[in-house]
Amino acid sequence: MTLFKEIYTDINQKIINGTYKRGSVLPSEGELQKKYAVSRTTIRKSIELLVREKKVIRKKGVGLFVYPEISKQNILDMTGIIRPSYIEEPENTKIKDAYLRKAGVYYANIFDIKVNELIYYISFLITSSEGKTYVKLILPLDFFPGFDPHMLKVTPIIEAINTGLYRVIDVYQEFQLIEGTDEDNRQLNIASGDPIFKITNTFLDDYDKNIAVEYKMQSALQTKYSINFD
Amino acid sequence: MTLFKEIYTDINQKIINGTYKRGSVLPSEGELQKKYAVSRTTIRKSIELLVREKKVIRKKGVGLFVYPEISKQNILDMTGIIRPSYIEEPENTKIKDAYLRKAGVYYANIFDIKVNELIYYISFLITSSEGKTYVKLILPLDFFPGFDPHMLKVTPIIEAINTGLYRVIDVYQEFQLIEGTDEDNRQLNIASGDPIFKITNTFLDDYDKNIAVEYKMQSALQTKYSINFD
DNA sequence: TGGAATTTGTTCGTATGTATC
DNA sequence: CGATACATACGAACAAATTCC
Repeated sequence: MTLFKEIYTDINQKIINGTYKRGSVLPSEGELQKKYAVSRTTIRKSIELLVREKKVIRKKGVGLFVYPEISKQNILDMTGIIRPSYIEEPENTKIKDAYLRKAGVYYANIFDIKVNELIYYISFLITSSEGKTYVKLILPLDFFPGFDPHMLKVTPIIEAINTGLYRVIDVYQEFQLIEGTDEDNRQLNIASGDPIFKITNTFLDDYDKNIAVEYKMQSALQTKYSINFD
Repeated sequence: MTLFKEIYTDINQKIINGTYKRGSVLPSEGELQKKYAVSRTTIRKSIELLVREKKVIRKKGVGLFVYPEISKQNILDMTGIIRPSYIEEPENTKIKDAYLRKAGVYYANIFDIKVNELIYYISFLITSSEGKTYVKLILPLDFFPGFDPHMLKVTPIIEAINTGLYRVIDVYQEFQLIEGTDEDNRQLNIASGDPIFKITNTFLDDYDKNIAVEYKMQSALQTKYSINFD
C-alpha cells in the first residue's frame, strides 16, 4: 500500500472510531506532516481522498474539520421554529457553509463561553419568490453535549435542545438596517452599499442565557418581509 | 542554492557587517517581501532560520529585531551612573550571564509590562579589594526600541535611554539584609546562611514608571560598602 | 477610548521541479 | 512513461497582538 493511502486509512479509522469527533478540528496539515513524518504533499493527498468522500472539510486560513454531517433537512428542522412562512419549497434552500470554528471574543461574550471554544457556524441561502434571504446560524458545540445530527432529521431543534443542557424559553428579535459585508452582498446579489434588512433571532433559556443565534439578511430595497408583533 | 537560503544568507551577512545593527528593528516581513520580490512564505522561512539561531527576535504585532548582543564594556557603560566608585579596574568585572528571557508575573508587575514580554537579564561579578559584589541588572527590551549597543561604547546609558522612550529622572534605593540563594552564595564565596547585604536600585522616569532594576549583593560580614546620601 | 492600520502567527490552496521505482 | 514522494515557492484568508490617531 502506498504511503498516502496508509495515512488516509489511519485518519479515516480515527474518524470512524471517534478519535477525531464529528465536526471537530483535525490537526493541521503541518502537524499531520510532523506526526507521520512525511511531506505536506503526501498529507494533502490523503486529506484529498477524505475531502472527496465528504468526511473532511477544509477551511482556508482556518484548518481541517471532520465533516459535521448536517444535511439540508437538518437545517430546516433546526430552524423550523423561526422559518418564515413564505418558504414553500425547501429545494430552494442551499447550504453555503456548515462547519465548526473557534469562538472569537464576540461569540464568547454572547454565549458566555471561552474564546476558542467551538461553535457551529452554518450559513445558507433561501431563494423564494420574495427574493433571497441569507441566513447564518451559530450554535455553541458545548451546549449540545450529546448532539446527534441524525436525531434532527426526526426531531425539531427545540426538542433536541430540551434533551440537552439548556431549554429554549424565549426568542429575542432585533431588527436593523445595515450595510452588508462583501460576502453578504455577493450572496444576495446586490450592489455594495445597498441597505440590508437584518433580523437577529437570539434563543434564550430560562436564565436568559443565549444558546443560539440566527441572522437573516435580505435586500432592504426588495424585501417584503413582514413582522407580526402579536 | 534555494531562494530562502539565499535570503537567509544575505540578511545574516547584513547583521554581521552591521547594516542591520544589533538590537535594531529589521524591515517588516512585508518590506522584505518587496525588497527581495518573493512571497511572504519564503521570507518567513528565511527569518525562521535566523530565529532558530537566535540572531533575530520576532515580536507579534510589532516586528522583527536583530538579537541584541551585550558586551562587558556595554554593561559597564550601562551601569556607569550607579557604579560604585571603588571599581578602579574594569578587568575585575566578569559577566556571568547576559540573555533575554520572558518576564514572569514579578517583573511584569514591576515594569508594568505583560507576562512573557522580553527582558534583559544580566548578571555579573565585581571583584575588588573590598570583596565581591554580585550584580543583577534587569531591563525590559521594549523600553529600548532602537537600542544600539555600539552606541553605548561612547555614550553613557543615561543618554542612550534619553534618546529612547523613557528618561531616567530618579533612582530609588532600597537596602536589605537577606539570606542569599545557593547561586548567590556560590558567586560570593560565602557559606550558606550567611547574611547578604542587598541594594536594590530602581530607575524611574518622570511618571515614576520603573524602567530598569539593579540588584547588588555583597557578603554582609565582609562588606565595607558605603552609601553617600548627599 | 475606540477603531483603523500595521505586523507577525497560522493555515489551506496551488504549482513546479526533482528523484525514485 | 506514470505514480509516488519530497522540497520549494507563491498566494490567500484569517487570527491575534500591538500601535497610532
